[in-house]
Amino acid sequence: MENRDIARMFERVADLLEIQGANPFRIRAYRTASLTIEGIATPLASLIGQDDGKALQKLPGIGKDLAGKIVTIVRTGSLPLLAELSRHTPESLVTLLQIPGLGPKRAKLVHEALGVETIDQLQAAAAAGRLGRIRGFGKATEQSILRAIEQSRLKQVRLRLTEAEAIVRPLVESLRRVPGVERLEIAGSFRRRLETVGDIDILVSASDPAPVVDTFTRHPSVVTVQASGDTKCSVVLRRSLQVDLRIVPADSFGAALQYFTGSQAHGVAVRTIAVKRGLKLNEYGVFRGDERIAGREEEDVYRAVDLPWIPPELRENRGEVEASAAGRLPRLVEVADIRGDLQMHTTSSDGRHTLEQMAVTAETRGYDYIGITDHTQSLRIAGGMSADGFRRQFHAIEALQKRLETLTILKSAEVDILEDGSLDLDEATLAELDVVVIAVHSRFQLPKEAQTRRIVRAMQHPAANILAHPTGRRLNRREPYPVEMREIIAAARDSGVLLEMNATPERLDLNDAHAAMAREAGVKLVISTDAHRMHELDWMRHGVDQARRAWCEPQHIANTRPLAEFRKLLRKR
DNA sequence: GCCGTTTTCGGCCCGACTGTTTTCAGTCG
Repeated sequence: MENRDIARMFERVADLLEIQGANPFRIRAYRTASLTIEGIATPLASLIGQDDGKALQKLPGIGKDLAGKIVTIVRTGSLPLLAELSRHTPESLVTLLQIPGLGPKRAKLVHEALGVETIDQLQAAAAAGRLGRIRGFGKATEQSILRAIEQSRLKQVRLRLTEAEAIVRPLVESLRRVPGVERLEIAGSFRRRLETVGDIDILVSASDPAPVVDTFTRHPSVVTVQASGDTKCSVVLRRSLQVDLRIVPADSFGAALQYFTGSQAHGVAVRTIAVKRGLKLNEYGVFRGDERIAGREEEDVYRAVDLPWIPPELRENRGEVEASAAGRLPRLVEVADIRGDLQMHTTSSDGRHTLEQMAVTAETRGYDYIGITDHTQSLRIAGGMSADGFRRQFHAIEALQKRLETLTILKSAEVDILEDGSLDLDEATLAELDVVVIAVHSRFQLPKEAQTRRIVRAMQHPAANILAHPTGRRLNRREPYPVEMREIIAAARDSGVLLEMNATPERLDLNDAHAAMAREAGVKLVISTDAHRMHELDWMRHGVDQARRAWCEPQHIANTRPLAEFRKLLRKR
């Protein structure tokens, strides 16, 4: 039973309670607890000792009752309350809540009035005109629910950050050019640099809102307009990406930015502090009575509640508010701290650009060192090289090195981890490499124990230096292979192998939670782009984003070190 | 259901838009 499973059960309880019209604060308690649990890297099961979950009560939003329920879930795998609730409300009703515009009250209403339990039944009822006859519903509501159902059937999963960025860019550029637009920021999970985003929140301050709304709702990239008011509009772009626009006065821009950047849990935590200080915090500012005491800049808003400004990447209510209050926020790693890139490919295997092209691009970026990590022979589909191929590459590197001014090229390879955990390169060639990167590229479906054993064994090879993309996931394409991350991290700590944070936008592997676990265990991380083209060296910032979400400082990231120090972080062999 | 340098009871973050209604409930973020 993983934390995510427990969090989902609480979320389900909250949904069912909401449909049943329970006390809203009780519902919120379950939702808050669910968010808390989701954000904790340590498995809750490991926090339960002999004390029946007393340790759990130290977590924010977890009291005696919920601690007890967590213990029950961990011990039995189920929650009696859930079964009890679903006796009164079919669990399938919860799926209706996924339809935008249909909340718990209406879900309950359509169930009671028409016996509707599923989205299919809801669609049929709406199409037949039965929905509009329910008291409180009307033709317009019926039509909008019908549209929402059709939309939701098209809707994919959350888009990767870079996909959403590309889709929304033309719209954002048009908005910036509207006369009277003073400031514009994308807030929400985009600003917090989550790996995927559900929608985009654009915040604008403008002397005259009307032309901003006009440009927004009439932009050629807009597929449908969902809502359009004086200060708030909502549209849908391709791939069902919803974009919300808020227009606020310049005096409120900072407060609005704080408000709409979220996360919700972070916002609640900060507003609760404001309330305790006798202040009110909303998207228009910080107020003492009717007097606005802050609002123009985000820094002012935090200062008004006695907190140093908190970087957006930390705003998940995972302890950042407490850290800020105590003056102990981390100095997060930045792209400018990165001195080298330890994974990239060339035309020698599956890269699209030559060794020289990659090296020159890296030198232009100001890096001190790079590792060239072409694939080894078992990865035929990626043009993996034999030992002879690597020898030829070594000569090419030595020749090129003489012509470079500041960049050092490290001889490296992305050595395939074979099914039994051995490495796909002979010992002599391994010994000639400056850095040995190891990675799994096959047999993803091995059982968790076998997969973990395989990787740990490879890490124990004395030549291994860096474990690349440790879970093998590709966002929205391939689930991570089953692997016990705690054992991988323990093996890294024991062996001195560095763990990679792969910065490829569809990988981001390790993710933020795993990276935080590694950091807490004292394991050093490496952020690498895994570039296959020159411009993909720019992906470094996506890896840095995730490292920042994991509270990483430069000291936690090995490739922030100058080359000599970086070499010292590599294990002796 | 959680929480506590005003409290172990009585609070709990806040506002915009839509549709249906006639003063507001529902939903969303």
